[in-house]
Parts: sequence; C-alpha cells; structure tokens
Amino acid sequence: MDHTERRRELAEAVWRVIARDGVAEVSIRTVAAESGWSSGALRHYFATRDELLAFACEQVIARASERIRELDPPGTLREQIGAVLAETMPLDAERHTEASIMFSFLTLGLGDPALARVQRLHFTAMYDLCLHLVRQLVTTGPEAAARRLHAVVDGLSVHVLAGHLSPEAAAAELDAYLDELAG
Amino acid sequence: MDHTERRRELAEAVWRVIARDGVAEVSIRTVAAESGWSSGALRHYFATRDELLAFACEQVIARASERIRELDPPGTLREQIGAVLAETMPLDAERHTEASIMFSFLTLGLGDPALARVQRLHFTAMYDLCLHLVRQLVTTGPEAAARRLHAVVDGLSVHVLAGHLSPEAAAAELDAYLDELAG
Amino acid sequence: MDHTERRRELAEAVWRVIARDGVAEVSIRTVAAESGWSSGALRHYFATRDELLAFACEQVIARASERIRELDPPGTLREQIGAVLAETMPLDAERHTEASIMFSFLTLGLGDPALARVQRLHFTAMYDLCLHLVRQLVTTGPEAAARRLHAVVDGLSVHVLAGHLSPEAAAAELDAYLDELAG
Amino acid sequence: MDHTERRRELAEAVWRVIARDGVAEVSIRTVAAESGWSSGALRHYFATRDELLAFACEQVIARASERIRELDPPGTLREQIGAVLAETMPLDAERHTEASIMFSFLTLGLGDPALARVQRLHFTAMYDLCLHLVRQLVTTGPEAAARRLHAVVDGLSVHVLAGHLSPEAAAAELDAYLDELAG
DNA sequence: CATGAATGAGTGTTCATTCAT
DNA sequence: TATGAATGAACACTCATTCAT
Repeated sequence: MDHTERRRELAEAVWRVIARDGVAEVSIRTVAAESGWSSGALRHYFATRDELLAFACEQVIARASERIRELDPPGTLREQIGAVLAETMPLDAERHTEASIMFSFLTLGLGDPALARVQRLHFTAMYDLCLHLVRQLVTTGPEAAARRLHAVVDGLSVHVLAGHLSPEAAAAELDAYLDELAG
Repeated sequence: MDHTERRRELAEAVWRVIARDGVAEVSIRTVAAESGWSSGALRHYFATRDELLAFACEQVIARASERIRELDPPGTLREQIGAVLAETMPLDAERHTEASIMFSFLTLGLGDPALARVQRLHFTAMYDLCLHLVRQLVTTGPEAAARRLHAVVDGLSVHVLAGHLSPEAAAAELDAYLDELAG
Repeated sequence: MDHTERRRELAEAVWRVIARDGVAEVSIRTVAAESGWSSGALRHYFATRDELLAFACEQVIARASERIRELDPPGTLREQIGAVLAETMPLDAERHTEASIMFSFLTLGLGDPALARVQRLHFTAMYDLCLHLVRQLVTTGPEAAARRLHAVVDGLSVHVLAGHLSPEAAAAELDAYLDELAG
Repeated sequence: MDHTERRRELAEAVWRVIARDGVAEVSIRTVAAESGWSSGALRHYFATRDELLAFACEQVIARASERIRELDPPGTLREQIGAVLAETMPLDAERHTEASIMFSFLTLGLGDPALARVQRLHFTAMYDLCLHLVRQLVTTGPEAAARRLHAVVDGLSVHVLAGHLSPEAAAAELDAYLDELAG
C-alpha cells in the first residue's frame, strides 16, 4: 500500500526478468507474473509500460549510486578508490546482472528520449564520482584524468559484458591504470 | 535476383530502422516497409527474423572492418593511427548510426548466443587492430597498451552514444591519449 | 464470467463453423466472429487453437451422449431401440450437423493423438450402447450382434453424410435390420 | 511431359503427404516438395489447389477401383467375395493408408461440393460392387442385402480407422456376415 | 515448360491497454 | 485498490496464387 515501496518492488521484478530472459522479454504480463501481482495492479503504479521501464531504469541507477555512496572500504586511499570503481563494474555475478540491466536500458534509451535523459544523469554522476576520486590522486588536470578514467571503466565494463574480457582481466586492467595514475 | 546483394539491401533496411526508431522497432513488417519490399519477400532471403538480425549484425561489422582495412590516411604515423581509430567511433552522423546499430546488437547478444558469438569475433578483431597500431607507437608492453586503448576507444564511444560526451570532446580525449602513448 | 459456460458457448461456435463451412474453415478468427467475441477473448478460455478443438470435440460427444441417456421414448421395446439409435444418426438437420461435426473431428483425429483418444472413448461408448440395446432383443451371442449393429449404424451414417443415402433410406435400412434382429 | 502421367505423379505426392502428416498438411508447397517439382510447375497441371485435391481424390478412388476390377482371387465364390471386399477395407498398412486418404477427402467433401460429387460417384460404384457380389450369393432381395453389406463394410472400415476395431476383428466381422449371407 | 521471386492475405499467438466489477 | 475479462492491433510466419524470366 506504500506507493513508493510498491513501485520499487515492481522495478525489481523488471530487473529479474531482464537479467533472466533479456530485455526483449519484458512485458506487462511477464513483470506481473514475476512480481506476483495481476497485470491490472501494475496500472495503479505505472500508467504505461514506458513509465514502468523508465522507473526501473532510474531505480537501478539509484540503487547502484546509493551502494557506492555508502561504501566505506578499508585500506589505503589507492585501495579505496579501486574498491569504489570495482563496485561499478560487472566483476561478480550480481554486478554483472546490474550492468547488463543498465546496458539494456542504455540501448532502449537510443530510441526513447525519456530513458536517454535518465541515462545522461547517470553518466554525469559517474563522471563526478571519477572526478572526485581522481582529485585525491592527482594534482594537475584532474578533469582530463577523470574523463579518461571514466572511459576506461566503462570500456572495460562493455568488454566484460560482451564476453571479450574476463572479470579478472578487467579488474587487472583497472588496477594497472590506477597504479599509473597514482604515480 | 542477386541473392547476396538482396540480403545486403535488406540488412541496410534493418540498420535504418534501428538508427531511426531503435532496435525495439525492428520487425519483419517495419523492415519490409523500410526496404520497399513486401513482408513475404523477406522470406526468400531470410527464413526467420533471427536469421535476418544475425545477418544484419554480421554485415554491419563486416562493413566497418572493410572500411577500416581500406583506409589509407595521409600524414604522420601518429596522425594515421588517430584517423583509423576515429573511423571506429561515433564522431559523425554516419558513424554514430553505425555505432548505435552495433551497440543495439550487443544488447541483443546478451540474450542470444548466436549474436554473442558474432560480437565476440568483432571485439577480438578490434583488439587486434589496436594491438597492431600500438606496436608502432610503443616498444614495451604493447599488449597492455592495446587493451587500455581498446577500453578508452569503446568507453568514449559509449559516452558519445549516451549523450554524455560530444563527438568533439571524445575526439579530443582520444587524441590526448594517443599523444601520451606516442610519448 | 462463468468460465465453463463460456467454454461451452465457444465450442458451439466451433460447431456452427464446421457445420456451415467445413472443418477447414475453423480458425481462431472465424470462431471469434461466429461467437461474437473478439479473437483475444478466446485466449482467456483456451490457451491454444488445439485446446479449443479438443474441447469442442469432447463437448459434441458429451452432448450427444447426454441426450441419448436422457431419452425415454414411448412404444414397444423394439420401437424404443429404433428411436435411440435414430438419435445417433444424421436423420434430421440438427443431427446431420452433429454427425458431420463428429465426422470432421474423426478425420482430425487421424493426425492428432489427443483427439484420437477422445474419439476412441466415444466409439467404445457407442458400442456399449449397442450391446445394451441388443441384449434386450437377442438371447445368444449379443456381442457379435452388437458389433454388427454398430457397424450398420455407422456405415449408414457415413452413407447419409456422403449423400449416398437419403435419411429416409437410411432409417428404413436400420429398421429392417432391427426387425430381423428382433426376429 | 505426358500431361496425364504427370498429374497422376502429383496426385501420388498428395497421398503421401496425407498419409504421413495428415490432410491439414497438404499445401502446394508440401506437395511440390514431396513430388520433387517446383511449386510453379504444379500450376501447369492444376490451376488451383482445389483442382489438385479433386484430382487426387478421383485418382485414389480410380486406383482402388482398378485394383478391385483386376482382382482375380482363387477359391470358392464365397472366398472370392470375401477377398474382394477385404481389398476395400483398411486391413493392412497399404490399404489403411488408402482408406485414411479417402476418409480425409470425404471430410473435405462435407464443405466442398466438387469433392462431394466425386465422393458420391465412389459410393455408388461401391454399392454396385456389393450388389454384383451379393447377387451371386442370394436369390431374393439382393438390393436390400447389398445395401446392408455396404453399410457393414464401411462401418467396419470407419471403426478400424478410428482405432475402435483391430483389422483382424473387422475381417472376422465381415467374414461372419458373409457366412450368414451365404446361408 | 519450368522456375522461383513476389505478393498480400491468412494463420496462431502475444501484447499493451481499458474498464466493469 | 485490485482483479482479470475484453479488445484489437501487432507479432512472426505460412499460404495460394501470379507472373517475369
């Protein structure tokens, strides 16, 4: 009956369907079945399928952001930064699922301005995170370093998702890059 | 009547639909309408929708590969490398379309092993290209540099597609990275 | 909203289509049009076309069986038996329709094990009826007489359906056979 | 190039499809594939699908008639008659196929006047055969006996096709009936 | 004669959405 | 609120038929 809570619950059902069967399998019916609610019930929380998808997209981003924000990893500064960035990459099963969901939404966003807007916010937030982290490592030109770090992180993520790199190889690449940055 | 030529023609219709309306809009009917053929006619060239998509995926990769292979840019070695890599990124309208098509297929590949296989070949070829280029710039550890370059290129491409970076900013980032590599 | 009742209603629409246009004309759309419902509505009551056909087959048999069971014809034993058997044959318009429906399902059953099973139950029930009736007429070898009676009844029915015999001629043949049986 | 011979060849392809996959699987394409000709080639011999079916129906009847006409079974008159009638029933694999084909056409004929006409000729021919045979066995009322024999033969055939009787049981029933007729 | 490309309507089925209950 | 019946358009795919070659 908590409207916001129910919407989150339904967003999670969307994620599970995407993770299990791919984004093409997301429909009102499959999400209703996955969530245990009737198809009509979804109508009370989302007027249309697009609205449901947009919320599920926002939420997956929000959840990841929240997790990163609350992260308080131990170790040296260099180790902490590595841990924060690893949290954003598909390096274990759970984050692989999350990344493939984000990735699917990114593709949907190519043909859907509403989703594209949400995505843009996400990328900006991610860049801000990189910038924040990089400022602690470098003294000159942090913006350029942050942009490159951002590209490296997302490029490696894409490579893992595509099966081109193993999670271990991607993690090693990230570490090597951070080591260089840290000088 | 040239079977192979017609298949290519239909693959191009698939690309146009993806580029204009997004991958979710690809159907036998939309592709038929886009190509100017009847829906039944597609059946002569592709037994199923999946076969059509797989071919369109293979073709978009093949076309990009061919274009890069035939590229013979003028200028210094450093300039030539920049030109080759720029050719793979969404830095102008045509290549933006191409990249968004590849990106869409990448997402489809998350839930379709046949497409995933094709994608993997593509990423390997792209990595080989990076390695080949990098060998000419650096003398030590070309594999590591190639992996990072590959990640930077694809990461920047994603950022352009997502609307996070302008093509110009992405091109500048790539240039800066290559300048550092070239020492 | 009465699920069972609606299924029966749709089965009747199937019968009407078969009787009017032949079994080859039975489709979700023709049955929907005949019933006055939308094609999508049928989905709530039958998951697939095969399920609809199987139910329509079971129902036509069940309805005929019920009618025969409830029959309480007047007259002598010999007359009663004639009346019961006449009820199973295509001797008037309504029963002609019913017989042609059963006959159509029989042909479908040649290529569909599920329908074949239903048909076999029907033939066994019809034989049991013949045996029950014949026992009252003959004292020796009722099984053989029942088998022959069953064959005569169904053979005559086929001949009427095929237009080879008029209903009257078929009725006369049955009567003559029963008279002989009754001795 | 022999027009008539080619039509027969195609009719046989129709039969094979019906026997193997059921009458619902008969299409220009399946018959073309089964016969080894192109779909367009069929057009030269049959203007429409219905014409093809009508011819295949006529031919299956003609072939059976011819076979019966040429039959010259050994033994007593009673044995010869039994052999002739057995030839018309689904008592072995080949004749089972033939009977199921005829049966399928009979059902099609319920909704197709052209096929119905052909069927009527067949039933008349079959009745004439029964009459001819019965005349040799009985001296009084051969028409009535022929009509009943015809019904018994077709009724038993239907029961075998429906799986209600085994071929052996049907053969035994026919024999018993003929024995009674022969007195 | 023969082919098979091409059409467009047909199939069963799935879908987002509406709405009476 | 919540349900699920109902709609009608969309889907991939098959079909009989036409016709240029």
